[in-house]
Amino acid sequence: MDQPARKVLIADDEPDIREFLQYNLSAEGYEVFTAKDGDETLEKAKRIQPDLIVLDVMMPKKSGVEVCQLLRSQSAFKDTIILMLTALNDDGSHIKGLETGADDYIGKPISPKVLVSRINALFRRLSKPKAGVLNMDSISIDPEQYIVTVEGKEISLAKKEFELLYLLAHRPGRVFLRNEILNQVWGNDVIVGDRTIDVHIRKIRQKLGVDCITTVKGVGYKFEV
Amino acid sequence: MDQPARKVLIADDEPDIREFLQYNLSAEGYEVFTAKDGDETLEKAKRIQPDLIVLDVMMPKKSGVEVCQLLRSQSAFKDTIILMLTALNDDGSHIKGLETGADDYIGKPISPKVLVSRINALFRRLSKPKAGVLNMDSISIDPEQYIVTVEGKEISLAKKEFELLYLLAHRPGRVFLRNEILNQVWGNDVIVGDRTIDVHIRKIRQKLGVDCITTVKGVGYKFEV
DNA sequence: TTTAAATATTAAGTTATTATTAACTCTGCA
DNA sequence: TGCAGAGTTAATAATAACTTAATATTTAAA
Repeated sequence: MDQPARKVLIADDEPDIREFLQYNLSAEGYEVFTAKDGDETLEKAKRIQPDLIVLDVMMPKKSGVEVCQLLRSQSAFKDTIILMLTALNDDGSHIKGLETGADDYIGKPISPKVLVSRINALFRRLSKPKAGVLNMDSISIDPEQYIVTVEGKEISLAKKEFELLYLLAHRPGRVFLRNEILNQVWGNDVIVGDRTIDVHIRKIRQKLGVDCITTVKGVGYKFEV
Repeated sequence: MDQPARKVLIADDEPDIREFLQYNLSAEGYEVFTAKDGDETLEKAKRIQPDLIVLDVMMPKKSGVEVCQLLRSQSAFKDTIILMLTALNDDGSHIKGLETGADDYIGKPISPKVLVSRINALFRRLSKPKAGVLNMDSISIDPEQYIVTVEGKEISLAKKEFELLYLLAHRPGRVFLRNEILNQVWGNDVIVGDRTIDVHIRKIRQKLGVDCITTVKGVGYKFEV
């Protein structure tokens, strides 16, 4: 289940802090980049498209608040997570930071463990699930390799079976109408009998051995963990 | 288009703090509810289905951490925003709180302005407007998933039952004539006996366990919360 | 209060939809 | 060529959803 590592850009003018944060975040498995002033931050943010930016408020060239505002005004950074970091721990700047569009605001000094834990929490809630490997309790689905793993056991599905399962599983809980399934898996123009879907569903259920596909009679099917 | 106010549940055992937070959050336009211990929090959370819970860690009955864990283990609270509030401002509990599934963690004392501003930030990023989902007090109806949730419990309705409920519920208070219901749910041309509607209404009432459909004799039915 | 109409309730009957199974076609490959 | 697996179809079984009908209860008007 190897996702590409999440990219974090650290923007701070103090080399010590950059190094310190870089060390701790790398150890957590993030891919870390650094910038030492506002302009460099903007430039690198554009190039790297980080998932999260740790932004010091007090920086040369452009302040963290300015950088934050500029980033938020561009649609490409609409979903980039921004964590403000600052020695200015008074309420005024705290509020201003958050209102500029930052997602979190932490005063220095802060323990690396707390920082990492806050970053993890931010990712847990904010990051969009990337297309790719789906990971549910006990089931994972890898579209690259056409491999499904149930409780550690690898199970091989045929192409159509896999596509059908992936369609359902990429939005757990959502009911897919038979028509939707036909369009997505078979294509708009292909005409197949109605029972074809059922047969595939059955094979999937049989092979997985776990009951994760629910029939919604008269409507369609949905995937549930 | 007026969204219903966002619901915030404040859980703290100190009356002063409850009142203080209630005042400040109400002033911001939130609809505020309070609970004074862990059990009450769970009970009210189920009933009210708040968008955000401010959770004190140190509470009688059940601690904030316990409550957070219990809530997160239920799918109905998967998207509820949880903000932990505590006097325990050491790093250990900070980390533990976040790892339990809280979305933010703030140490007391904290200025009301900062709290409000953090809550606004959380809403800005975390609240996802779901298309089509109807959310009433304690009842939510999700046409995408064909799922009805009553006080946290998922209830499965059959197709016609769901469509009928959705029809009534999407305009709470409005009376639907039997004819309208037949046309909308069954279609203009279908002919079914008059009692068919009654039977479906009954099943819905039975399954939901809550009396939210009112009979208007000689006219039709309406949905009320 | 009585009465008639409307709705609620229940269980049984009917239909529609899905599950299952097996046979058949097609394709690629040894 | 013939095998093996994928994909489809078709026939039958099973099941859940829906409808009906019979009876009971409620409601509002007389």
